[in-house]
This record gives sequence, C-alpha cells and structure tokens, in this order.
Amino acid sequence: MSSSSPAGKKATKATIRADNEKLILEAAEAVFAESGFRGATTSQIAERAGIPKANLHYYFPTKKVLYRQVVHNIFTIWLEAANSFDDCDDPVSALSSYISLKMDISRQYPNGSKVWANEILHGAPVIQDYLETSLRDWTQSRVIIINRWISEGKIRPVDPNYLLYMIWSTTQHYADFNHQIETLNQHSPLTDIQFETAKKTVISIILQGIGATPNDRS
Amino acid sequence: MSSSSPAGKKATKATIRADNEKLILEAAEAVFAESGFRGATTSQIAERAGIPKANLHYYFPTKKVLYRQVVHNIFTIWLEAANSFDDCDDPVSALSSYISLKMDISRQYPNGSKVWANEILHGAPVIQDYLETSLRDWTQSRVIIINRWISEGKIRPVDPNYLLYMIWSTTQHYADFNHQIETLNQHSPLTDIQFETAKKTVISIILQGIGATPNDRS
DNA sequence: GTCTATAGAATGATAGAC
DNA sequence: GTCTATCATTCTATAGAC
Repeated sequence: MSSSSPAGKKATKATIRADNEKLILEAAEAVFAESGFRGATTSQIAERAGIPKANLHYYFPTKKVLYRQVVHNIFTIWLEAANSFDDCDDPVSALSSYISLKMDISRQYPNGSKVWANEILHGAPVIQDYLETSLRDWTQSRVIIINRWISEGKIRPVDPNYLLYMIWSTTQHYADFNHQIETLNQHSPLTDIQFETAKKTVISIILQGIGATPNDRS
Repeated sequence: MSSSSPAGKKATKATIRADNEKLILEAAEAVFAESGFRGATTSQIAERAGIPKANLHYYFPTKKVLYRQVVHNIFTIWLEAANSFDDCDDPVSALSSYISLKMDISRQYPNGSKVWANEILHGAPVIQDYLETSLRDWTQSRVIIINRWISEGKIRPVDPNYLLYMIWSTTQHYADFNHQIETLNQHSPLTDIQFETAKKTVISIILQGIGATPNDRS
C-alpha cells in the first residue's frame, strides 16, 4: 500500500511500521505546526496521514509521545546544522555558512521551526531538558569562539549571546512568520530569487554590523 | 471589591463592567500567551481573573470574542509604537528610536507579543484582515521612506522589506523566546543592564550593517 | 450582576472482532 | 496489523435561582 519502501522489498512488519510511523510523523509535524499541541487533534493527524485514528494510537500510544518525537526530530536537525559553525575559523566564512544554512532550513522545514517556536512560546513544557543540556552546551562553546574572534580583532566587540539571538531570530522568522511574509508579498511565497535576496541581506547586514566584512581583513 | 476604580467613586454598573472586563482581558492575555487559543480554557482565564466562569461568559459571550479583543489590543499597541518611525527623517535617529521602542515593548508586553506570534504561527485565523489592511499599509509607507534614504545615499542599498523583517524578528525575539533566553541566562530574567546591552547590540549591528553609522554622515 | 448546576459537543484513548 | 464502535473525560456555553 504505502510506497515509501524500496519497490520489490517484502513488506515485513518492520517496514510497515517504519512506513506508517513516517507517515504519521510527517502529518503530525504539519498539524502541530498549524494548531499547536492542544489545538491539534489525533483525528486530524490520522486523517492527514491517511490511516484510521485507532492505528495512530497503535503506533504512538499517546498524543504527547507523538509530539515529543516530532520535537525531537526538529531539534536534531537544528543541532546538526549548527555544526557548520565549526568548519572554519574565519568569522566571515563561519557566520556566512551558518546563517545561510539556517535560512535554508527555515525554508525546507518551516513546520519544524514552527513547532519549536510554539514550544518555546509556551514555556517549553515538553523539551525543557533539551534547553538545559544540548542547547546550553552548544551556545556556550560558540560564545567562546566568538569571543576569540573579538580578542583577535577579527570582529568588533559585541556580546556573543545577543549576536547569536539575532541570528536565530532573523533566520527563523522566515519560517515562523512566513504567513505574514507571504501576506505582505501579495499572498505569494517568496520566489527563489527573493529568498536569495533576503538571505544576502541578512548575511551582509550582520557581517558588516559586527565589522567582519572581508575587506576588513588585511 | 475590585479596586481599579478611583476610590470613593460609586460602583455603577458601567464601572463594574469596565473593571471586570479589564480583569478578564489581562488574565486572558496571560493565559492565551501561555497556552494558545485552544490550549487556554475559559476556566483558567476566569480563575486567574478571580471571577466565576459563568461571569466570564456574561461579559464575553464566547471564547473567540474574548480572544479577538486580546489580539486587537495588542495590534493597537504595535501600530501606535510604529509611529515613532516618522518622528524624524534621519535614518540613524528614526531607526534607533524605533528599535529601542520595539525592544521596550517586548519587555513590557511579552504576553501581547506572544499571542501575536502564536496567531501568525498558526496562519492568522482570526486577524488575517489586519495583516491585509493596517499592517500592509504601514509597511508600504515605510518601505518608501527607507528607499528614499537609499536614494539619498544615507544608507547603503538593502531591500527595505527584509530590513524591516530583521528589525521585527530581532526585537520580538526578546518577548517570544524569553523563556529560552532566560534558560540560557542561568534561569534568570535579563537584568536591566543586560537588557540595555542587548538593545545597544541590536541597534549598533543593524545601523552599522546598513552603513548608517553617525560618523558616516558628513 | 452573581453563581451553581448541567446540558451538549468534542476528543483522547481503548476494547475486541477481523 | 487493521478498524468499528464506544467509553470516559473535558470543555464551552447556558439555564435559572438568587
């Protein structure tokens, strides 16, 4: 029935489970993004996934377990993307690639970003532990890197935390507020060209704003 | 009972209504911010306002009417604040005061900003008309102003829309994501000094980022 | 204008046949 | 592993006495 397994492969119980879980998770991400945790109903999710509601509860015992899994998936994408920060020690390259990647993620996974935003907005009732461990560790290590750039004179002195918040908010805005952006753009999604312009605008303002323009370096 | 009327003034029906509506609206803003539209229950709102649930339905017939009123109040604050943009024709002054005011609003009315963010996140089911009229008009008129600054050589050429989105997202982040910011700040709200530093960081990066630093002007 | 009691509707979750 | 029928709960909203 489901076609997401390689053709010709036998539909074992394991593949059936994998396929259905994937269908449910994709549907859940969309519905949770649209309606929040409580606004989303398991009926909606099941209908969107194309399976009976009872089956949804067969694969994910409770709505909360399903939600946790959705948030976990998003968080993993965020953290892996953030590693682009480390690929080079030059602030221009590091920040350009990091911002660029964050913008791309906002475009590719808008629902993921929305579920995350919704979760933080409501006080992180489900993923508070993530904030206190993974996100905190990641942030602290990047603050050290940025402070080194400052002490080396590669960028002008700015508080690294507020610089990071600026990058996060600006890039995620294109996912979380894309409905507002579309409305202001004659009810059309940003074209590829418009999105590239937005990306360049964000990168150039931030890099120039911290005095990290390429021509600043000997 | 309620003490928000001037002492000594007779508790007429009108003042009772005004007092209770204010109590309910304040409670509703907090609860809607915390739980979203559907996550919020009228019981919670009534309990927080200190009145029986039935009375809430006496003043606001449905949960949706109450929600609309909350969003309307927030929207009014946003729009009035945005007028600071017009007070002077110099980009450094205009943008500095606009960003500064938006940061202050994020601090003073975090719940309002959260309800707004939640509403956009879910596709603006209630206030779509506001986006298409008031917000759109305001944005278009400011785009013209920014474009004039560019043609006058006061700032370097950047797309005004994406500059505005950057200002909105960066400033509202301090309201919408304040739970995350607090968690990363040793579970403490930003102190006044920290908040001033954040504000200065945001203003300086954006102004320098668009080439509008004061010393750039003859 | 206040408040108790409850109607009416929607939803999360499960039982049990297939 | 699938699906119908249904229970149990929760919530919005109202009726009606005070």
